[in-house]
Order: sequence, then structure tokens, then C-alpha cells
Amino acid sequence: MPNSTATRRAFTEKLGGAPHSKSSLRLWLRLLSCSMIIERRIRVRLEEDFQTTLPRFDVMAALEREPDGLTMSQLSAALLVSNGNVTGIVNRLIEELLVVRTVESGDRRIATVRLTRKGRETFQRMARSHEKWVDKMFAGVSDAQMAQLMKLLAGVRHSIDAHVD
Amino acid sequence: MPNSTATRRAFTEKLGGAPHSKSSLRLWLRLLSCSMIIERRIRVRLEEDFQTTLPRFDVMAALEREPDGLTMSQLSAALLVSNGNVTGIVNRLIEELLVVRTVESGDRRIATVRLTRKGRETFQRMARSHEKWVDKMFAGVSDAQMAQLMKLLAGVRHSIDAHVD
DNA sequence: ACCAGATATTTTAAGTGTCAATCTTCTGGA
DNA sequence: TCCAGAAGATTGACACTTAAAATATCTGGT
Repeated sequence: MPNSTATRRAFTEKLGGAPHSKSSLRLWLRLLSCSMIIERRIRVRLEEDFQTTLPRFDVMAALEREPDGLTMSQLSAALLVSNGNVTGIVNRLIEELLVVRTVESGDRRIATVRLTRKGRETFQRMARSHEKWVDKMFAGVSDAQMAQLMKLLAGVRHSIDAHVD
Repeated sequence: MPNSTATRRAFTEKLGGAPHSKSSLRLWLRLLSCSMIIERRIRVRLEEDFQTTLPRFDVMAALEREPDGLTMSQLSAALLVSNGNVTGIVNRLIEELLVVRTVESGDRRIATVRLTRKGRETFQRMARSHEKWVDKMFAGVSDAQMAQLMKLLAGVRHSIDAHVD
């Protein structure tokens, strides 16, 4: 996982810039700590209950709705990770017999990755659990609050994209 | 980082569980993608502008407000990462002469880590930039929206903590 | 004084992540 | 046809991450 940390909160108190400044930083740290905690819990569960990892789960999720499979490049684009990274994860999934990688098109550079039957069945089980875990973590948040959050986070996303520099 | 991904959105459409279910998953994925994008941008900037990494920045941030330094254990507790992890990061910071690790108390098991003068100065510069980057990314979010988000995220955090299982 | 267990830290093994270099295969113009 | 460069994928070097094993040191009870 990922990385850290919620402690950049540290220097927040110092460095008094514009009033807006401190708020952005504090909001960012709160956002970060929420998603880190949720993600960490999912990782632990995935390991405990299915002896797998989040990246492997993510690859399988991307493949699950593509019966015809995805090329390595499509996979890395879908997951927003580097090409070389996908190679390693797919290799491990192949060892576990959860996916296959074949060269079948006319272009022999292109490798297509596909879930096996075992992979599909395994993923179904994992996805059901995953959904339950997330549900449970958000159980204390009302539908109205979730809707609010969806909207506000869309705004954040928009702000980020708008200020690409 | 690491890690991924915003594409678990994939299977969200299938697996129609309770109506609340799908919302949690979608909210979680939106939360995740926001924080991943922000974090990635900070990583890139830190590398481009200061040839450093986010974990190193985080360690320095934790040390910055502790003139007397922190032990390795205090550091890993503050950053919410494993003990062994901190060892490697601090080693690299030592090579860069940004921190020092000394054994000074009566207990020779305990190593104290402290920013050097160079480390302190370097961190000040980095923190100022870091703050600007975050500010800019949130520039399109109003103060009212930020306040709302703070409140709602506190609720999320509370919900997560309440449903530890 | 001794030594069993506790505590602080480092080391190790395996996975994830990046970028840059390399390998293979294709493609389009001369 | 031929070949320079583009495109898909893997490999290698490095950094980060964890959990578990190994080291080193301390502490308290006998």
C-alpha cells in the first residue's frame, strides 16, 4: 500500500499562510486519512479471507467485464499504472491459474489477458465480500450524506483537473 | 505507492445488491480516485522540484516540530507505517545529510532521529511548495464546500471507526 | 548475579510501483 | 524490397511497504 501518512498534519499548524491555505491542507489530510484507512482495511481483508492483494483484485475486476480480454496496454491504461507494473501482477495471476495471457491476433506483439473460469468464479466471491466490507464501513453515513459527498467530491475532482498547471 | 485504482468502478454496475450497497461502492471509488490523483501530483512535484519522495517528506514533517527528535518507534507510530519501513527511509535521509540518528540515552536500544540544520532548511522550502500545490488543487472549491467536506469526512471517519468488526 | 521475557531496532522475503532500457514485431515510405 | 522508426511488452534498477524473523539490549524477580 501503499504509502503514508496522516501526520503531515504536523506542520499544518505552523506556516500560517492565507486563511484558505490552512483549510486546503487540513481537508487534504482528512481526505487522505479516510481513504488510507478504508484501503488498508480492504487490503487486510483480501489477504485474510482470500490470500490475495488489492492490485491483483483490481486487475481481475478490470478483466471481469471483458469476456474478450484486454491487452497489457489496455490493462495498464484502465488501472492507471505503468506497463511494467501490470506485467508482474499478471504473471502472478497466471501462476495462480486465475488468468491466461495469449497471443492470438495477427500482431504478435500484442498479448491478450483473460480471466479463466477459476478466475471468474474466484472474483465473484471476492467482489461480493468486497462490497459487503465497503457497505459496512459506510453504514454510519446516511444516504443524504453520501449523496452530498458524491457531489462535493465531484467538485474537488473538477477543481483538481481544472488546475493542472 | 502505492497502488491503484479507480477502475474497480468496473464491477460496480453488476452485482446489484441492496440499493445502499451500490452507493457505498461508488462513493468509495470516488473518494479513492480523488485522493490518488492529488497524492500522485504531490509525488511528481516533490520529485521534480526537490528530487525527493513523499515518504521522505512525511518523515521530515514529523521531525520538524520535534526539536528533540523522535525514536524510530515514535516515528513509525506517528506515520502509521511499519517499524522496518522507517529504517529504510531514515537511512536514505541520513545519506542525504538531512537527518541524524544517534544513540544517546542510557538505553542503547533506542535510536533518536533528528533533523539536521540542512534538513530543517530543506523542509521549510518543501513545505511551502507543498502547501501551494494543495491550495491550487483546491482553488475551485469554496470555503463553504470545504467546510461541508470536512464535516462529512469526519462522519465517514466516525463510521469506519465504529464498524471495526 | 543471573537469566527469562520484554522492548527497540534491523534484516529478510515478497509484492507493488516507477522510469528507462531493451527486445520483438510492425508499418510506411524511398 | 528494405529499413528506419513506431509500438507493444518485458526487464532491470531503485524505492516503498508489510509481516515475520533475527539482533541487541534492558528489566525484574529469584
